[in-house]
Amino acid sequence: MDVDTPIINEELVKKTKQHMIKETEIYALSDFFKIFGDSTRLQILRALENNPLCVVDLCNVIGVTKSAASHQLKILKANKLVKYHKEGKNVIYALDDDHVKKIILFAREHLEEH
Amino acid sequence: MDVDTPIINEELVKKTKQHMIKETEIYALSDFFKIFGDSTRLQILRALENNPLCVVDLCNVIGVTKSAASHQLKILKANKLVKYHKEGKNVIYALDDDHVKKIILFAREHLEEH
DNA sequence: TTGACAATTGAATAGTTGTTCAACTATTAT
DNA sequence: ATAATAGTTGAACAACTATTCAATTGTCAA
Repeated sequence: MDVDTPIINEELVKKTKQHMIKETEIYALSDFFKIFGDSTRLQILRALENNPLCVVDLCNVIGVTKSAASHQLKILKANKLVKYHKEGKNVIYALDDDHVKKIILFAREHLEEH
Repeated sequence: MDVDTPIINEELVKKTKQHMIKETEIYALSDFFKIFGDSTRLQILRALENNPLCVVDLCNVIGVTKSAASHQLKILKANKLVKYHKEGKNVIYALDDDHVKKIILFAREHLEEH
């Protein structure tokens, strides 16, 4: 990461730097987007937009193995995007946050606009 | 991708499947989010929120080499998130779309709400 | 036209990540 | 207790991706 670049517009660089956000927040933000950057996770979230579902039903809806789903659910859980509760043998997953719906909708609208 | 799972709630699975979006759109969506899922690209976009910048100044603002920046700018360009024009030796990059600002703001707000 | 600087590019490398596989835990019903 | 089913987990593997490095292109000034 050696910055091999002399500055061209000194003042503009200085001014822009002041508007930048902290590195830690940038990493938090990119980690957040990474979660949505996987089609399996996205499908899980989309499926749960309608109803809570147990793992096997979720697998049938989106067409992946239990193991694959479980691994991704763990990530979604860790990032507080889904919550869950047990019902006998089943674990029922649901969206943890309505914000998620909005984010996906927002991105879809952007893509529609070409 | 063998789905090793008998269905538990037949009707719920059926109903949920009807609400799912096409696979092609899911891939387009996850690809879109992937772009934001990298801290370098995110910093580039953040920097350009304020002013258009040439590559070397951009590098100084975010602290990366010209080569690294150029590679990522290519991706942002290909996805129509930045536009550019030449000024002599310099190439000036700018945001292509105000939507981008909103998406980042949206995610930041979500993260703030922890 | 030569030298200096801005920017891009392709190949190589290192790191990350998602799926698969097999083994394991937990719960229910017999 | 045992069998069957739901779900989780860790290791291994393959695929992907971001940065680095070196070489190259393009533009301007001397």
